[in-house]
Amino acid sequence: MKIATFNVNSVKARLQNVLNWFEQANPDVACLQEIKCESKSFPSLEFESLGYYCAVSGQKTYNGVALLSKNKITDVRIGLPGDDSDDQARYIEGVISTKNGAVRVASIYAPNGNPADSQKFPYKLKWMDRLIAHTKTLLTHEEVLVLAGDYNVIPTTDDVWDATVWENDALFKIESRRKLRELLNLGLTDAFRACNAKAHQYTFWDYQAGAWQKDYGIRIDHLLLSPQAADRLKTCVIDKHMRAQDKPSDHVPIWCELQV
DNA sequence: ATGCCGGGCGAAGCCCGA
Repeated sequence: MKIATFNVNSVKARLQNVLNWFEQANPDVACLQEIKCESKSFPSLEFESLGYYCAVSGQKTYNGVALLSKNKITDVRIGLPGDDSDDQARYIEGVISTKNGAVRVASIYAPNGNPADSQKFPYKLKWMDRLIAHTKTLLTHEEVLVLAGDYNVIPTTDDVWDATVWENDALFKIESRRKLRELLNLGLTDAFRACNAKAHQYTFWDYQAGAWQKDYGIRIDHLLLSPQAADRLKTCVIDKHMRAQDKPSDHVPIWCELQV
């Protein structure tokens, strides 16, 4: 089973690009982030015509996540528990049933947190705390679980083109990295790092200042696996070529293959 | 350079992202 995550930076502005990628990559499950539209205006018909069921948590203008699957999606959860006042569409989770068993998959768009001296940074850290708490609950089920998405956290100095440039950025500040470590330390496996030791492999390149041309990237899109999922991990690949296309997202897809 | 690019909104220029 091929499970992918892709921050599309507007599903409407990116529709043809994203549909082309679906046809080429042919994922069984895809997690989308930053769809930037309300659920009712998500282009479900276009994805359904490619053979996908859609579960969507959208909102106007910002954020928005979706879960697409060739198999039916059940037990859909929208939003993380722990703060009823949080109205940002950043989390959707569902169960995909196959002939060989069920997989629980979450599509995650963690807060950016910049500027780091604003209220956005504590919101980011608290949101990560809620993700950690919810993950603890999910792990008690001992399922094949994949938490996929844009975490907006650079794990280590190996995952950024120049750590000194990013040291005070919310994506790399030690508080943010500690939250990601705390999540991983629950027993999750970073699928990409389990398959690839090579440093400086990125999933995001800024639109500005020729970042793509200079390979000034960061690795912030991650597939985190429960032990039951990690045992089935075959490979994990970044679809870097997508960044070189016309009208690209600033993120590229990353996917893993599980023996399911 | 607290910018540079690009999307949403809405019809100019600001907000936001990373």
